[in-house]
Amino acid sequence: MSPKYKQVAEQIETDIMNHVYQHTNKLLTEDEYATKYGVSRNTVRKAIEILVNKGYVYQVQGSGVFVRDHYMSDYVNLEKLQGLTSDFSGRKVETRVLDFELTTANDEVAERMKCNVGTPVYYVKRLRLVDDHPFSVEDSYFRKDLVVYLDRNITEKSIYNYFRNDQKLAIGFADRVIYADFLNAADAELLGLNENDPALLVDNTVYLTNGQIFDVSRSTHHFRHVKMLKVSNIKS
Amino acid sequence: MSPKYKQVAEQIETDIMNHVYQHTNKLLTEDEYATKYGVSRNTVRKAIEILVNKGYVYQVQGSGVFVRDHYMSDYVNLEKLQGLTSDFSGRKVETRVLDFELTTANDEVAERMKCNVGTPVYYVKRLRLVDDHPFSVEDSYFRKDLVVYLDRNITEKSIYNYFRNDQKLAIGFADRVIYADFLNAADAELLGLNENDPALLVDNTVYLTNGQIFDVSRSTHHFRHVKMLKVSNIKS
DNA sequence: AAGTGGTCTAGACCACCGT
DNA sequence: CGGTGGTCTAGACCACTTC
Repeated sequence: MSPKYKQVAEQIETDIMNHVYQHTNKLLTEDEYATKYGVSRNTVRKAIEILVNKGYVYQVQGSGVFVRDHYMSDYVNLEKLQGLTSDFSGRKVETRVLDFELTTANDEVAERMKCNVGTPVYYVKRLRLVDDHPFSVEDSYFRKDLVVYLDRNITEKSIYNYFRNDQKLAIGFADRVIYADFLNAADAELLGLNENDPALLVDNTVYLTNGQIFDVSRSTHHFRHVKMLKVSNIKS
Repeated sequence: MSPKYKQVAEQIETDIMNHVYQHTNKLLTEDEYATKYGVSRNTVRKAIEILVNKGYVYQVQGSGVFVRDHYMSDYVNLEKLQGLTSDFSGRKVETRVLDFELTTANDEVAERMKCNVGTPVYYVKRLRLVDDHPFSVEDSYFRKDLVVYLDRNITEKSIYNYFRNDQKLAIGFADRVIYADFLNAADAELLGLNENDPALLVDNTVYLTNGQIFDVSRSTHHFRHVKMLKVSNIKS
């Protein structure tokens, strides 16, 4: 059972997507939502906070909550942790598994995972495509002792849905380091680009709720097809 | 007067920076902070939420709040909107104004600012350096009618502190689009790189609290010296 | 079972926007 | 001035971790 504030957030988000507030661009007041959904005002505020963080609405004290123009659909939204399918819903998202093996952590992986060299890890290399355009090449390592089981079939689909729903893994938080570098020959080939073209790289470190690292990955993105979006408030 | 939850957050942040919790990596409990600072538990929770979003701590239900390893000091933290000085506190941050003029919005700027072509804007081109290394080249436009006044001297320092503190501008939120591309010859020269090297670009759009765009900028970052960090929770 | 964070409520009062 | 979001409180109960 998902908490009330999430349910309310989803309801309001659906309304926004269905252009319910198109005339004025203004949402209902917090009190109105509280009455409508039979919850307290604080619960409504937590729900709206989620939508603010996603970049869907903005709040003006004394005035109301307003829908933002969301030209956002072509970007990877850095607020949403889920992955491509949710960023590009309604578009064709494809995954090709290029390599899958059970191996052990080398120096670099052990360093990134803060584990010992030789720790058993699953290694997965995948090519992601959106609307038939190469999108990114992704090298991932998962700690075998923490994820219990993984196979090639699972990696064809959403690995994270499997971890969350089937393995009941308690995924907590993630760091992403974003930078640019030269594209190497192998990735250039896969992305349909040239060696030494620019590449947009993301080094991802994923933690369980208890702070243990169970997954590190590096994604090399097609510099023409991929842009990332970060929305910020001043309050932070 | 800053709200209580911010003050509490700052206090706890100072404690973290001073290694007060180093032995166990564990913060006090929420109830303990509530007693210590004479506030309600919800206020403590809002304070801790800020620290979570900054990536300083993580929460484990039933267990406590724990300090994260913060190797984060070499990155531009995408959570913090303030700018280089706060990301690289303790390091030498320098700004060289390369160009400053009062002009009017051309097609591209008008499009990005969602204003009419010909709207008066300040244009500023700046080179940023950290520890004497070229860091980024930044092209900014500010709507003259919204920022009232700007001059070259102000742009040498923190433009945003001036807007916030002196002009009392109500800055609300910002979008940043992050991508990679080839470095052009002019920026390569300024950054001490070669033409067609990779570049890490950020297109920034800044809004007042009422939703009006008053600043757009494009930063071209040195791909060897700049990495950006985004920390995420699952809750979003 | 005890400790600790997560959700939720009802209500008070303040700060800001618009008329 | 009334309307609306922003801050804050005190307290209840739940969910999870730890012993």
